[in-house]
Amino acid sequence: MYTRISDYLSIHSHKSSSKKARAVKAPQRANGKLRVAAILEAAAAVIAEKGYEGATMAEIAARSGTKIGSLYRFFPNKESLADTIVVSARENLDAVFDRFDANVNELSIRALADDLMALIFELFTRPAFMKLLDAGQDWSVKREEFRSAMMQRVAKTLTIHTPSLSKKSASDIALVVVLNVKAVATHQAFFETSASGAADEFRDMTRLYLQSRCE
Amino acid sequence: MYTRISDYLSIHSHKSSSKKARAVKAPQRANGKLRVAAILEAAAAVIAEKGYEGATMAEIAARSGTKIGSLYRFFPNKESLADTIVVSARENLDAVFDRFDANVNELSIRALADDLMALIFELFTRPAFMKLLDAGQDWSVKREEFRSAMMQRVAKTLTIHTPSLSKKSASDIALVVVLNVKAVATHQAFFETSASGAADEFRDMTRLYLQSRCE
Amino acid sequence: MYTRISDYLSIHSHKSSSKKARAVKAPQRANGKLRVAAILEAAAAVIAEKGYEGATMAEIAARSGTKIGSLYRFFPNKESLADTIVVSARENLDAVFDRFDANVNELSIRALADDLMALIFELFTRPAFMKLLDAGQDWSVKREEFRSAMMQRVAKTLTIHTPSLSKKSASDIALVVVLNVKAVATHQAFFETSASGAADEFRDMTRLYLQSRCE
Amino acid sequence: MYTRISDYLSIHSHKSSSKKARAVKAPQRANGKLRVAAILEAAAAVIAEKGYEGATMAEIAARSGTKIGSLYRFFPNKESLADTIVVSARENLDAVFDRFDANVNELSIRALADDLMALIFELFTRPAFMKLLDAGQDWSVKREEFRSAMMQRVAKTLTIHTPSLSKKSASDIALVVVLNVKAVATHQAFFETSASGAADEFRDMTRLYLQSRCE
DNA sequence: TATGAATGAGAATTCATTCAT
DNA sequence: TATGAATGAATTCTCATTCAT
Repeated sequence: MYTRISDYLSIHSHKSSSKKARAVKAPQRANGKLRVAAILEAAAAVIAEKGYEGATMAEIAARSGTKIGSLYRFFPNKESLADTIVVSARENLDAVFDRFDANVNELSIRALADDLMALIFELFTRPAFMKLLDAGQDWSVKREEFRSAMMQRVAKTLTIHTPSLSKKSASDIALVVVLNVKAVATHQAFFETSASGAADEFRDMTRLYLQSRCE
Repeated sequence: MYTRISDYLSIHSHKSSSKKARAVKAPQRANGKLRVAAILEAAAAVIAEKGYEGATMAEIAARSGTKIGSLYRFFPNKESLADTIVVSARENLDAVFDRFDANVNELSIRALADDLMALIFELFTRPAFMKLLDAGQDWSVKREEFRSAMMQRVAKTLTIHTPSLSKKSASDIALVVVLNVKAVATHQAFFETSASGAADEFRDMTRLYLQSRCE
Repeated sequence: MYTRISDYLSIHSHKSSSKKARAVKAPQRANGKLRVAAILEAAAAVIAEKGYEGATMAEIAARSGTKIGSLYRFFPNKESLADTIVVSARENLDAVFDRFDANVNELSIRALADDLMALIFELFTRPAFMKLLDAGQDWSVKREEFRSAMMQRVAKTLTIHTPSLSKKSASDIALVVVLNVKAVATHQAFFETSASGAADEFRDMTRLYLQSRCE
Repeated sequence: MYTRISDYLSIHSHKSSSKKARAVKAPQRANGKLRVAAILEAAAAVIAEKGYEGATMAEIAARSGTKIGSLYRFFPNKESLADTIVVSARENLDAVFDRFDANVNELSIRALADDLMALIFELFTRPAFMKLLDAGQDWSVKREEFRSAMMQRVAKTLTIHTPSLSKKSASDIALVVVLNVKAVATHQAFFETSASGAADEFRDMTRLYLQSRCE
C-alpha cells in the first residue's frame, strides 16, 4: 500500500471551472439530495477561500447554481450550513474507522502511519473543513465534538494496533498524528504549487514517530 | 537548556477576564507606546478568537480600553492593524535569527530541535498571528513575505548546523519544523487546558525527525 | 414661440412637502424603473439642498420612500448615484442638440436666444445637477466631460446659425450663454418665490447679447 | 477707468504655496488679529476647494499654521467660522458702497457697468465665499441677509445713477448684474487657465444690458 | 414550490469638539 | 494660554434573512 502523502494531495483539487458561476440556467436538479450536495460543495469552496465570516450566502447560492430563496429552503441559516459540513464529517467518522480498524493488526507500523494519515486526510477532505474547525468561538461545541470524536477514534485505532499503549499515551499520539495531517491538509495548496518534497517529509516524520512509540 | 515546549506555552497567555472590558477608567496611559501595545494585544486576542474577518474594530477598542476614535488615531484602518502585527514580526525575524545562528554549531541535534522550536514559537508569539497568516486572499503579499522569510532563515540555520544538507532538503525540513511549531502554537489554548502531554510529544517528534535528517 | 424663461422655471418644481417623508407604505412600486426614478428625484432634491457632501444616503432613501438596503441595490454607492445624474444628462445632450440644430437656421436671433436658453435649461433640469457640476475636486472628470460637451454643442449651434463666427468667438459666446442659464437654474427657487421679473431680465439680456454678436 | 474684468480676475489668485502647510513652527503670531486673519484665509481656501461639508477643521488649522486647540479658541465651532466669513463681507458692504455711490453720477453707463462689476467682484473676493452662499439649508439666514443686502445696495446705486428706474426694475437689474459677477467669480479658475475671452464677453454683455436699461 | 426584491442591524471609518496637561 | 489626544455621533456600505408573488 504505502501511500505517498503527495498522492492524495491531488485527489481533491476541483477548481470549479466557472469563476462567478454563470448560473448555468441548467435543468434545475429536482433531486433534493443532489441540490444539497451542490450547495455543500459550493459552501465548502467559498468558505475555504474566504473563511466563514467572509463567505456570503449570495455567493454560495450563485456558485452552486441555486437561487438564494431555495438555498434557505434547505438550510435555514448560514450556521446550519456550516453545521452540516462538520456534522456530516462527524457522522462519516465511525463508519470509516470501523472499516479501517478491521485490519489494523495486519499493518506494519510503517503502513499504519501511511494509511492512517491517508484516512484522516480524507476525513478532513478539504480546506473548508479546516477553516471551519479553526473558526471563532460560537463554533466550539460542534468543533470540539468532532475534534474529540476524531481523536478518540484515532487513539482507539492505535490501541488496537499496539495494546500496550497507555490511555494517555494513545491520546497524545493521536493528537500529534492528527495535527500532522492537518498541517498537510491546510497547506495543501502550497504543497501542490511549490514542487516541494515537504509532504513526503511529513509522512516520513510521522512514520518515524509512530515507530518510536508503537513497538 | 532543553526547553520543554509546554514551558513557553504559558508565556503569552492573557485571557482578558472581562468579556466587554468596562475599561476601568484607569489612569490614562499617557504613553502612546503603551496604548499601542494594549491595542495590539487586544487585536491579537480578538483576531485569535474570531479570525480577521470576524474581529470588529469596536471589540478591539473595547477590549483594549480604548475608544473607537482613539483606536483610529493609532491605526488608520483595520488592515493596518493586522499589517502591524505581521510586519513587526517580520522585522524581528532577522535580528532574532542572527543572534541564534551565532552559536548553532555548538548545539547538539537534540538541543537544536528544542531551541529552534522555542525560537520559532516565540516569533509566532500567539495564535492571532497564526490566524493572520492563514487569512483570506488579500493577505497573500504580507503573509507570503513573512512565511518565506521565516522559511529561508530556518533553512539557513539548518545549513549552518549541518552543511551537508542540500538546498532543497534544508527548505523541506525547515517547512516541517515550522509547521510543527505552528501546530503547537495554533492549539496552544487546547494544550493548556487539557493537561495533555501532546506538546512534549511534538518536541520529541521534532527531535527524532531532525536527528534522522541532520547527521 | 418666444418662451419666457419664467415659464419653464416651474416645470421641475417638486418641493416634497414632508421633511422626513414618512414613506406612506404606498403600493410597492414593483416597477424598478419607477423606483429608480424616485430615488434619482430624491437624490436630486437632497443634493440640491445640501450639496453632494452634505447629502446623506439615509436621507435620500427616506425621501424616496426607499429603505437604505434597497437604495444600495440600485446604486452600489453614493458616487454612482451622482454619476447617474450627470451621465444621463450627458447622454441626452447630443440627441437633444441634433434635433435642435435641424431648424436653427429658421430662427431669428431673438428666437434663437429664447429657445437655446430653454433648451439648456431643460438639460440642466434642476439645481441638483448644478451642485454636482460645481462639486469638489474628484468630480472633475465627469463634470468636465459634461461641461465641455455642452459648450461644444452650443458653440456648434451658434456657428450653424451664424457661420461667420470665429471658432474662438463661438466658444466664448457659448460659455456666456450657458452660464446665463446656469445662473437662472441655480437660483430657480429664488426666482420662483420672489415674484421678481429677473428671469425675464436674463432672457432679455441674452437676447441683446446674442443680437450684438450674431449679425 | 474702464477696468477689464480679466484684470481683476488675477487679483485674488493666492495658491498658498505650502500644500500640506508644513506648520512652519514659525514664531506664533501673538497678534490675535493676524491669527484670525490667517485662519479666515485658510478656511476660505479650504472651503473653496472642498466645499463647506468637505472642509475639515483639522485642515483649516494646519493650513493656517494654527493648532486645532487654538482654532477653537477663536471660533467656537465650524459654523461660526463660516458665519464670520459671510458676516465680515456683509459688514464691509455698506462702507464700500457708500464710497462708491459718492461719484456714481459722474460715471458713464459703460463705466458704471465696469466699476460696479469690479466692486461686486471684490466683495465676493473669492470662491470660498461663493461656495458658502450656495451651501445648504441651515445657511439660509446669514446667506439671505447678505444676498439681500447686496441686492439692495446695488439697486440703490442704480437708482442714484438713473433715478427714473422703478423700484422693481432696479432690483431686477441688480440681481442680474450680481449674478453676472457671480458667474465670473465662480468660474474664475476656469477663466484663468483657458485663455478664453469669456470674461470680457461678460463685461460687454453687462455693459450692453445696463445701457439698454439705464438711459 | 421557487424566486429575488426588500429589509435593517451592524461594521468600518471620519471629524467636530472638548479638556487635561 | 496653548496644545493635541481623546471622544462618540454620524455616515457609508454589507449581507443574512424574510416573504409577497
